Amino acid sequence: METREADRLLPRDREILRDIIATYILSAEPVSSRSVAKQGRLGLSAATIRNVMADLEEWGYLVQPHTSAGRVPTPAAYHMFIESMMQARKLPARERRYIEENLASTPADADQLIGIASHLLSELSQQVSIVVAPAIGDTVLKAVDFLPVAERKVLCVVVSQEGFVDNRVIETGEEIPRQELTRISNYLTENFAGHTLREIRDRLLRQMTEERLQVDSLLAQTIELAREGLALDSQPEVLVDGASALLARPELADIQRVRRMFEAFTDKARLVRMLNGCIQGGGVRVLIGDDSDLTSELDFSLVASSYRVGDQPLGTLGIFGPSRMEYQKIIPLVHYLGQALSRALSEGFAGAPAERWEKR
Amino acid sequence: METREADRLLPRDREILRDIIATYILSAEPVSSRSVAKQGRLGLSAATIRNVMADLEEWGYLVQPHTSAGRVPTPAAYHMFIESMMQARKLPARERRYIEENLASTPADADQLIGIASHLLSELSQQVSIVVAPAIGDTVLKAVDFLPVAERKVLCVVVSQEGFVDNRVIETGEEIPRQELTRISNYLTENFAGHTLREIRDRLLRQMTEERLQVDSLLAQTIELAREGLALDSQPEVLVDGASALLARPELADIQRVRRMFEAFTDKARLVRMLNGCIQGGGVRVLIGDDSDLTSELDFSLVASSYRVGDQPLGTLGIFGPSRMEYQKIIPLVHYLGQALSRALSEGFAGAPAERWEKR
DNA sequence: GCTTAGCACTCTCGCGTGGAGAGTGCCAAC
DNA sequence: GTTGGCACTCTCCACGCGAGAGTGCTAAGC
Repeated sequence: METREADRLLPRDREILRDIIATYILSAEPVSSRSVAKQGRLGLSAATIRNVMADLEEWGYLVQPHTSAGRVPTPAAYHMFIESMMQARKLPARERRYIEENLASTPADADQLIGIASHLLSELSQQVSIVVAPAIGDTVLKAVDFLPVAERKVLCVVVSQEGFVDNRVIETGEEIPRQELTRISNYLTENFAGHTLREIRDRLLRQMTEERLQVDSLLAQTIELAREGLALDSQPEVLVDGASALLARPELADIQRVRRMFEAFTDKARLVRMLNGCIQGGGVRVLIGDDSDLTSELDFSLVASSYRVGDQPLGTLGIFGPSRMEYQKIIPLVHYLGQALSRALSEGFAGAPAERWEKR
Repeated sequence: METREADRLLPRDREILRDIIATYILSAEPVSSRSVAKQGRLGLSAATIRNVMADLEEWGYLVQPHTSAGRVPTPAAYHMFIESMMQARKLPARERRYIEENLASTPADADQLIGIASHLLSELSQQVSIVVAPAIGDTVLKAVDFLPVAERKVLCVVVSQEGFVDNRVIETGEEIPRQELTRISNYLTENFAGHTLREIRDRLLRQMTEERLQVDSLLAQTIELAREGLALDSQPEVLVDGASALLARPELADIQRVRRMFEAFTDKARLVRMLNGCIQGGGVRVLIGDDSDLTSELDFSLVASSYRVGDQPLGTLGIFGPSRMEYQKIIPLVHYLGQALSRALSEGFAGAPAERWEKR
């Protein structure tokens, strides 16, 4: 079974393959030569189509579940379909408007925004949506605040340029009076706003070693609080939405599969790995079948894109569903929502973004 | 079919019913007279047991899926089992320790604590856990802080006595300088800490109308910010965990049921209604079968308890699963976790709780 | 009078069978 | 190169049958 390149296929073969895939996507059932012929788009008889289908099977684009069943597209067929056989429809104006309206229902913080995006994605696609929130280290600091909540416990609130808010409670060695906390908050905000938390942490570490000997107590406290308060969480948050809609699909008639799917969703780390592995460049990426362990295991596909503020990619968002999904709709949807979310985050708390350090 | 009161049953009948329920809980299969006889606990023959079983069926404690199948307990039987036939085992020391260790891994904020509790519940029970977070109006204010994040946008951070942290971005009519925000934060914290947000809101509303005419601009701003920042969200948050473990159970071999279950989980409002309806008194409550639409629809049960700080109930937590669950284990688990969570929240940010207003 | 052994009866479940239907592959004719 | 025809294959479903499980009833025993 050697797969032929797309340009090796005759135009007629391509047309037939296209029809088969389109039909299968809608019906979820093996496509017969007769049903393709009956569509009448090509004016060919079932017998001719059968011949072509036999070729397409030999070349690796179709498989038969069993002799005397129709044929089903392989991942290779889907790939070709997406690359060169389908014209991506523009997202209908109604859906765009719906998305814009929902994302614009600010003033919300960015976490809410991400939740809304996730929900929109699953609602409009009727599939499972997955959204990975930004790793906190990649966000750009807007403001820090420390707030005493109990004896020797301080709540640290970090607000990012993009609108993410992160709270954490830290324990301090000694009681720090409220006034001093305010001074520290101001100092950090003034000196570090406009930089990513990762940069800030690196810079603080450097300062600490350089100035180890001549630090006064206030600066020491500042560094200590900042180090704990701005610590980078390892695990980014992952939102999964719309799983129940998926249960209606015929490919999930088998409980065992449903179960594996849910177990996969529980393993957030794996999801993150899969999505991040998928996204490097700018556009929408599609993973089908054996491209990844998770999709091949379930015969599922992943359509994913990143969202970003400026040139900084923050996180990824995508749709996970049976391989036979309506790529013509899903791809534009993911694309549009990626851009819309990027835009919403850029506008979010914006004001002009503070200029950044010169690179060194 | 008139149900007999528990005390109308002969001791022997009760023993047999008890055995049947216990067996069914473990096996998930209709229990035959023979299998009860074979346990030999009562020294009776299968025929005798059969006679008793026929009576128990007549009284509404058992049903047959079909003639010539064994018998299955009804909700009435479970109720009786729980009330007077089962001795609730004390939760094993290992599990207690496990719970304590996990809840003690502070300093975390209370939201994290609730998440941990939810996870513990599902992990230890291998069932679905449901935890309803406190309605924000019921929490007691510890501190408020306002923090400018963009032009005319202010982040309001509310910290409750129990350790819940709530952020929301509010839009202000005019730009408010940072210094003034700090003054307002301090004023509100000093004057209102120790009261529930609901009380505070009511008091502010009263003040607003009383003093409408003589407010200076700072006070007006304060009231405005507080009103928005301390607004009571209508929908409390609901955490659902452990659904995938449930998929392994034989009662969910049918996809349609799984689907209905997941749809039920998505309808948070309904869950909240069910749980809150269930909890008024202090202890653990059990809902079986037709006690509620949701449990009867799926033939499921709910074991729930409330958690509280002092005398104030904050939220509920519970386990949702097939009616044939191991109540001997589940009930002590829910009970213990309710208390443990209450304790953890009380200790959380504590310090001595501020004394409260005299009631009026 | 309660208990029990025995037995007939009922219902499910698993299995094999067989026919209908769908779809293919191939061949011969156009 | 295309097409109609036909034999062949495979699934699916309905049916029937026998095995097994469990009951209800009856008659005998303690």
